[in-house]
Amino acid sequence: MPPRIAVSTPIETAGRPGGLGRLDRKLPAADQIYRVIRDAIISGHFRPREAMSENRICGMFAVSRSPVRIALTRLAEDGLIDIFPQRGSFVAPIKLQQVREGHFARVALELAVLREAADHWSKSCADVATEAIRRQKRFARDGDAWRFHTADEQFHRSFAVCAGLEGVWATIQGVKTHLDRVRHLANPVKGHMDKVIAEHEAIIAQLDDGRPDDAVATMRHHLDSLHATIERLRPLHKDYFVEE
Amino acid sequence: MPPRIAVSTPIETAGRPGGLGRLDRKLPAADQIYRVIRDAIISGHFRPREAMSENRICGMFAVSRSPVRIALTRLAEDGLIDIFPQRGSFVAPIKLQQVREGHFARVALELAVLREAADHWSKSCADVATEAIRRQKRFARDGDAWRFHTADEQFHRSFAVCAGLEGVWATIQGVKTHLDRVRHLANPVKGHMDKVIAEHEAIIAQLDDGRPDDAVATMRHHLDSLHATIERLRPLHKDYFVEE
DNA sequence: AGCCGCATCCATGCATGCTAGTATACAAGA
DNA sequence: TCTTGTATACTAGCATGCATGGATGCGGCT
Repeated sequence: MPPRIAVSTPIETAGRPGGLGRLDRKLPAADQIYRVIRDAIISGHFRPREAMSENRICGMFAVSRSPVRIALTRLAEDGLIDIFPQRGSFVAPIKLQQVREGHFARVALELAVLREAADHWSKSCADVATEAIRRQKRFARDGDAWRFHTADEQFHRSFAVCAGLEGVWATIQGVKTHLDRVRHLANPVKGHMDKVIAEHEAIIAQLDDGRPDDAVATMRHHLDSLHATIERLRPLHKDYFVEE
Repeated sequence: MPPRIAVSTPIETAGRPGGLGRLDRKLPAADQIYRVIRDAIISGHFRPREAMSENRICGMFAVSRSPVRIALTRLAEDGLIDIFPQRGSFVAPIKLQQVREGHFARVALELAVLREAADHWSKSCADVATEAIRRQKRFARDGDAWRFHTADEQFHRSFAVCAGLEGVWATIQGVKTHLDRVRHLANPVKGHMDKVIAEHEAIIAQLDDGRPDDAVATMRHHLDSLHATIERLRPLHKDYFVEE
């Protein structure tokens, strides 16, 4: 019997938040609350500086404050919630310094992982990544930004899995949290989605061709261009950001 | 007034655990408990598979279960505690896969940070790092392995600070947690400490000389040799490890 | 009008009681 | 002897009550 594991990993559940849904009373409530709120903040359903008092969340899920406190503490650790003792808890504004550092760490980790994956590249690796791209195409057609995002994560994650470094993916997901928050401020722009898909396909093609250095270069460009998109977006939502 | 921040960062408090000490009742108990137990597990004061039930910890600190639960949940997220619902919580065995992946991520991040630090290198950066080395020499003389470890962290952290990427240091510290656990299984070997110090000094000298590529190469060697030490240690404590 | 003090509300932090599920020891029966 | 049923002790998860302290609004005072 494995220990109960406190995942911060996948999503896909709850689709677009809005239900914030009932909980599965067979599973620990704290974990479920943590993931649902995390997704809701990243996706923009809860906006920066919005009050997230314990009692409010209790009402959302019809539970007591105990599991809510656990979830809030973890969210504070992730930098998604600011807890002011005796005053309240609020969705954290997006800290530009965290975005910058998250981008830095993400690039360092993803490029290293990709290099490693290239050494283990195989058809099954390619299949997993290609399937993710297929899903991205579908969700891009549907204009479903959230599912597009989950498929994007599946694509990037596939390299870690291929390299036998799935745990590193959890780290990557942690550091890119704040990037994702900014990204979701953008309305789904179909052209942007298509560009992402094209770059993904290029990376796979280069790996299939046995040109790992090219794949790494493309990936670097891919990640940097996302960051550029972010910088372009920022002035449109000034009140959501703080310098540090 | 800043939000209460859930640090997992520095240590230095509590010296070698043993006191597990009184808590500062002015600060949140959960954070203090988290840090003390975290250090105690990493330093080997609590051994793998040791029972860490909530009530036991309550007794250690003379607090109720509420803050203890918060701390335990966070430790479980770090992979330091395994929680088995309705059965108990135990110090996690060292998972070799996590050690491997932690090493991988650490190297990727530290080398990237070092490259960045080299671009911002200045006398004040060198001073901070040199001061850390000075402390390492003192603690090596005293055979104080724990403080030597904290000074080691100060040294590596100084590059992140110099590069303006202090947040990345928190990530690095997170991924190297499991490496540190293994390292502390070794009895303090003076020769090993001296080797670490020599490599640290070499890195600083290479940065001072404006040879960043050499510094990065030395750092890579430095980190890899630590990992080799770990591999050598492992068979001596077989019962502390699990494959995954 | 402007300022100060107090009462009140509301927030988080902590303590505690209750529930449900697991491991274990032991006794009864085959 | 071995198996099985049961009572018990202990666990974590959850609900709830109390303590503490900041924020706010109002009334009285200057």
